Amino acid sequence: MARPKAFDEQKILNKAMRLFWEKGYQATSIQDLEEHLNVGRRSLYNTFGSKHDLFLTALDQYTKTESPDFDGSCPETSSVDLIQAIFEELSLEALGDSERSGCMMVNSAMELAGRDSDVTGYSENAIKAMTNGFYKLVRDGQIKKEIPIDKDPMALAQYLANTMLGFRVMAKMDPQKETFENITKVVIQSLK
Amino acid sequence: MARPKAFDEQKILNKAMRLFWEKGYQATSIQDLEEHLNVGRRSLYNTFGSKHDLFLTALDQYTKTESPDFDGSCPETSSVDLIQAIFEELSLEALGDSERSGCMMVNSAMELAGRDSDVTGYSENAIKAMTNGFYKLVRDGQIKKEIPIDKDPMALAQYLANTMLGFRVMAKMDPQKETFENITKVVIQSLK
DNA sequence: TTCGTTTTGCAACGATCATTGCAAAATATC
DNA sequence: GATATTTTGCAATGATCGTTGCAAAACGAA
Repeated sequence: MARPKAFDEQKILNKAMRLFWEKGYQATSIQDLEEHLNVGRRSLYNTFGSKHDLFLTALDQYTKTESPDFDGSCPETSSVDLIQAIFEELSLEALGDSERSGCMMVNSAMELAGRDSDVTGYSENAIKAMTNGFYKLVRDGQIKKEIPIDKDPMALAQYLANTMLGFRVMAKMDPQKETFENITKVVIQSLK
Repeated sequence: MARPKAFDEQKILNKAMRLFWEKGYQATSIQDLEEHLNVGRRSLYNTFGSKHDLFLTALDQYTKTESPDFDGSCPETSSVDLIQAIFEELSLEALGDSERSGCMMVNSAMELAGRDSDVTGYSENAIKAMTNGFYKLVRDGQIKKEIPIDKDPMALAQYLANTMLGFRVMAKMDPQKETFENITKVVIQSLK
């Protein structure tokens, strides 16, 4: 019916996500996007609306594709080992992240939560999802008798979520292998 | 010898600190500063140099005046109680912070660490200072036999610092009294 | 090929950014 | 009161911000 787009919308969205992830919302200009995505600004506006819209779409894409998954829970695997694997994965991410990009959701929350209602909403949902993921793992661990049944699973879930957020800050402030390992050891020990 | 300044330099610096603290570096414009500090921009530049200089001076001021103190360690007080008091204080700060300002050092690190070498340096120092503060408390707790002597005090210190960073993110993302209380309970329990 | 529709490139928009030149105002010292 | 020195207010700088109007280009459908 008409002239087709000269770019892959999904690919461009992913590249935009990467850029916002690395630099943050305010520090990423339309010109930055134009250059790194190889797409004219007019096409960006045509396709994604405003800069703010594009950012929210990118943040949405992030939560859908880049959030750590809490799945993998099956009858024969240890839940505590799974939790430990999550923190080890976080550590590896942080150490391999030469740009210190960290976590886009936490970055966005730190930059905009409280002043941008959309981002504030996303943040609260992210906390809920994260806590919920840990909750399931903790409950699973209690059922498997790896984690004492008398401990409050919701408290433990919030505690683990908080630890994860700490990791995300450490990734920005001073990412050190030994630090991550030490913390992980203490946290895992505290579950037993 | 000459015309005196019409403002109190320290007071103005404090006000600038508050503004950067609330809004972040990039989101705070010279015009914002002019208006909130009631000082002409020309005087700001005369006194503090550039915006970036002013920000660094403000950040320095923050670490000197607003950093949580780890003192208070005396022979008859419990170290673990002191640690618990620190987290309870953090919780109170977060809950009473209607603007969700959080911690200026963590905010600055999240916004600029990795791209601003000055801020990167400040961040690493802050982590060191924080960890060192907790380390002393932990060692003290071990001497007083409140904390098992076989635990690695540096690991515990890093673990507590990480928890503190998590609190700072929670303060932005979803500050809830119950959450802070639950986490504190688990953390304190894990020391014993 | 022609028509209808959408995308694209170009150039500009007004707004705001951090920074500064300059001259008038203000004060301490003489 | 005169002079030297600093601060202040004003206005402007060039740069960059996000956004958009417009016409040409590109394609599917007829």
